[in-house]
Amino acid sequence: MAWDTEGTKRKIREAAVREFAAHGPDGTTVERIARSAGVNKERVYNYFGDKRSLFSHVLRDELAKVAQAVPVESFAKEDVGDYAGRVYDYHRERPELARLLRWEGLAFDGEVPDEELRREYYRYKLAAVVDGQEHGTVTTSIDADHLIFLVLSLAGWWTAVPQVARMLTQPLTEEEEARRRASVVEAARRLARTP
Amino acid sequence: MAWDTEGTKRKIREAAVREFAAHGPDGTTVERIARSAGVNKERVYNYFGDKRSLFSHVLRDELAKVAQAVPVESFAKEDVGDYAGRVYDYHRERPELARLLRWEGLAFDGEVPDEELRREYYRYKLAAVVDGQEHGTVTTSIDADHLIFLVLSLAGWWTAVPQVARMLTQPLTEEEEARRRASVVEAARRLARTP
DNA sequence: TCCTTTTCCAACGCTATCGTTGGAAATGAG
DNA sequence: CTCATTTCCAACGATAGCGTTGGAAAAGGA
Repeated sequence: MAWDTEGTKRKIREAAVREFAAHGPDGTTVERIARSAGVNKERVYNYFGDKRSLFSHVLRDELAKVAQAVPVESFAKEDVGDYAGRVYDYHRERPELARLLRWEGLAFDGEVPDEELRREYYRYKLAAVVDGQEHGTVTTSIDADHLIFLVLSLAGWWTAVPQVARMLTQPLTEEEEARRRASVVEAARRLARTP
Repeated sequence: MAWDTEGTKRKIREAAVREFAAHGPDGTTVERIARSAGVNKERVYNYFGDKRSLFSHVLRDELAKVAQAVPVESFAKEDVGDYAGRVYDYHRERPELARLLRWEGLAFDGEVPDEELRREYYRYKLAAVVDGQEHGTVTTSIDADHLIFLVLSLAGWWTAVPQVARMLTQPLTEEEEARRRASVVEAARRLARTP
């Protein structure tokens, strides 16, 4: 079973995503990541350097995944509500990315790695909104950068403050999930609507 | 200068809010809270018990403050956009509460203290939306609980993922702050609008 | 079989933090 | 002045995590 370098690295990355998403950079221990990956702690340091580097590494991976899984071309063609629904679904299935981003926002604000790469991702989304505005399918009464940002907030807030969602809405059944998704879709449409 | 028990407690609470908001429950040390408050570490344990209790304590205080500072009665009388603007302003001036809530959401989800007290706060907001809906000033195509939740997301997301906001929008000048506020107000109006 | 690479494992030194303790100094009420 | 209370301070033992190290076991290619 040895001799599988890539497999070992992958197991470490997967475990690191789980642990970091669950406990954050401070709350996570390298020991637990290693155990959860079924490898030795020493392997982690050997392949990924220190804890902070590993965090950056897995976050970069997750950003690449979401960019591929929830693509967007132009809101002249796709409905903004549908897009918001897809984003919501993604976060529901893979809540890790959103949690990693929020840990980063709380713990590391102001020192973000891979900044240029990440701006690239956002440029695509921005371009999709601008295209919609130019074709008259998206309102111009909210600036494009803010509009896409706010649409993302509709889909992301639920997991950002789950305790608030729990106290304010229904218990989290399948029905409630469906209601939430419907609200997000409707809300996004309302944000983008043209008169 | 001694003999001022309440003053000492207050200084500890204020320092704790700063430290917890900045570094989270894990990243904060009791030693730093004490130093920042200008008192001895031993005082913290004596007055507030362990670290977790202190965290709950200051969060409860901050919740009470916001409930008083950003009151809401009925969206039959007040415009939802204006309310969202007030919430945005509050978070801009006092970002601590939002950060504490998000630390809590990430680190302590599922074990929230003072749950009943906090539900009470949300019941007021919910009632304000329902009242608006009954008076026809607020749409009924989004359920009241979700509507208020999403309005709060519009105001709160900026500080939840500040690094994303920075990469997606303009540098954070006074002008950009004003633009953001305007977008939040407009977006909230759009969410609540009746046909 | 021999040799190189990967992996495991136990233990290391180091630092940080927790929560506690015992006693001394300062303070203000009576 | 006396005395109870508040505060400071230094140090405590215990634990936990970081990042490293040296060497042994396992695996597979030549």
